[in-house]
Amino acid sequence: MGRAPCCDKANVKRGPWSPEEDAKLKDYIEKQGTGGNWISLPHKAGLRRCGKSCRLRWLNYLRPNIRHGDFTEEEDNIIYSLYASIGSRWSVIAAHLHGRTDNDIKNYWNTKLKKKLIATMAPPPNHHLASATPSSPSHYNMINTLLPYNPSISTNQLLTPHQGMMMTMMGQQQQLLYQADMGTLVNSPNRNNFIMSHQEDSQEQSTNKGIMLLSDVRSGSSTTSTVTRVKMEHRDHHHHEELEDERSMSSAVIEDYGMEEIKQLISSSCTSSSNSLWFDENKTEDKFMLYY
DNA sequence: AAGCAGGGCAACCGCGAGAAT
DNA sequence: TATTCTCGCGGTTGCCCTGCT
Repeated sequence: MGRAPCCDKANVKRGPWSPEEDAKLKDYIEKQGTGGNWISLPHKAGLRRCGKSCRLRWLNYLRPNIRHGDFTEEEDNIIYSLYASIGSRWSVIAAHLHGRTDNDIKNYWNTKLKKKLIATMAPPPNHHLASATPSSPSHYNMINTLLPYNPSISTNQLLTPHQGMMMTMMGQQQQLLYQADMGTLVNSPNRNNFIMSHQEDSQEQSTNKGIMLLSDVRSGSSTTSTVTRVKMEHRDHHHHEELEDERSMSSAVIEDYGMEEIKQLISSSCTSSSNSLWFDENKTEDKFMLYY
């Protein structure tokens, strides 16, 4: 048998709140408080509403010092940064933004910020499949704001999928090794590259490796991103290329990963649960590394 | 002017965690 | 210790508004 419902759904009102209901709830809570029991509150307050509905209405709209709309750029950056580090934990993010509710931030992210982020990564109209220039000069400024180089990041530091996502978008001169399955990050400040790896399980690391190159070339105010698959070893071992020196990857042959695919990966990451990895954990095809 | 599509957002749903019994 | 109850959260739904055809 399932859990008993928190209220009699047949006898509670649903849908938008009327000004009268708002006034009743606000008045009751300001005078009596919640009493630590939302379930019984609507009855005491004379409302035909579910306790959960009352709680939501109070927390999101009626409690004092709530702010709606007009997110500032600073708030945007905070959201980006926190999302990159902790994922879709909206209540935690809301705690960092005075007067904002988790619901507001969630809606803002889903309807605007996510699109804005994707847009900043959009290639120019004439972009080549495997070579692109960021469409906005602010692209790297924004990303750099999110995750500035941190020399304290050291070998084996855990990295969330979202951090992996953000790191991938960074155009900074640094090297990071991210093993998606192990959550391991290796950061070598004396190198100029960024390596991102994904292996389904550590036992097969030695036989199932693929490497994808993602390199940036800065020239004056512009930056060119290049995505290159430099090494791919299929499960059936039909392909096998050895890589003698990581540095040689920069001259590898450009293959078939374009910015569109990268964007799709990021996009799917944004819509998946916070616990899922940036790359499909269950996929059975190629495994790869990103080299930045 | 009417119909349609898409976006924005308020509200609901269902689950997990922790407290209470 | 097991069961029940409540809270809080993230994901999803559905309504309303606006702009386009």
